[in-house]
Amino acid sequence: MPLSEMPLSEMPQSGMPELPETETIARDLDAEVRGAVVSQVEVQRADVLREATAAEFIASVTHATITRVWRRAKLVVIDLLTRGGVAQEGARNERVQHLVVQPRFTGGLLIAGEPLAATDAAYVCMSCTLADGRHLHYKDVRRLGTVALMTAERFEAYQSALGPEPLDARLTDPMFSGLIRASKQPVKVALMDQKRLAGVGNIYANEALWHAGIDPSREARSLSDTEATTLLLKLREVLTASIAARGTSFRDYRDARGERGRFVEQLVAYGRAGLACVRCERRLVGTHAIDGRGTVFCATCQR
DNA sequence: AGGGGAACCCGTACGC
DNA sequence: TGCGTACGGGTTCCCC
Repeated sequence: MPLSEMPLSEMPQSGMPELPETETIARDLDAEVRGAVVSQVEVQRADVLREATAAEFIASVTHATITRVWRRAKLVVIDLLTRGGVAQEGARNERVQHLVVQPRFTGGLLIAGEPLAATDAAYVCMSCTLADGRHLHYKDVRRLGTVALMTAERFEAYQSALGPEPLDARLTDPMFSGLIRASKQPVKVALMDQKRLAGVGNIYANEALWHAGIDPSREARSLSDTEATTLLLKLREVLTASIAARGTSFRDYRDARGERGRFVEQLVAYGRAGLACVRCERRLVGTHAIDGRGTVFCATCQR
């Protein structure tokens, strides 16, 4: 099977795409479609669109060039060079726009060289036909995911309201300590606050707190500088390892080399309530009391 | 201001 | 067996 016929990303089996999964999707997509030209756009399910009507969306994206696909937070960002409205006196009037894809739970981007199987086709919300005949589809079973079309200015305003990237070297230990300790929320909630720090969701918050030996329910402002520094270090290790493993547990997921997201094998907390802590062998505690979400931690070695 | 709660959506699990 | 209903999940928006 040619690479172009393989799905690049599928739905997560549990949890949603967080930073490592979104990074994997964006890297794969960038390698496949950077430089491609969109020849036709179809909107099958307009309710996933944001910030533009279907007509505006089609008018802007048709004939656009995909210049880059990358990740910010849990978003796949598709940079477009579009024909911007009416050209003046024959002058070039190209402008940068962004397709901002938020897969949430069941959203996914697929590249396909052939018509989709009926089971996939039923859930396609938006399709771009590329000039070489391939299709870039956004598929979403539950349709809580979104596809927004933003001008460069709008995107800048939107993304600048998000917190820093945890893997960005410009985020220093003192900066992280300051932003996490400014919150009186439980530290797990503060870690997942996208305005404070971008890209961390339930899976990696649970994992990082276990590795750092910090009780998820503690007030974030109660952390010492040293604990905050340890937390950032462990968070970075977990995210980096997961990206290397191409993310956590995608159902039916296969990358271009036919491999699955393998980080599920390295999970020590998430999904392991009631099982033995791999550090102290006591039973891990599962609770929904902190933020209404599933939290798993070791009451013995997380303090 | 910042925090709480509803809305968004539908497959899955569960009750009768 | 079949139908109905509750639930989950992150983000946004509204309200207090």
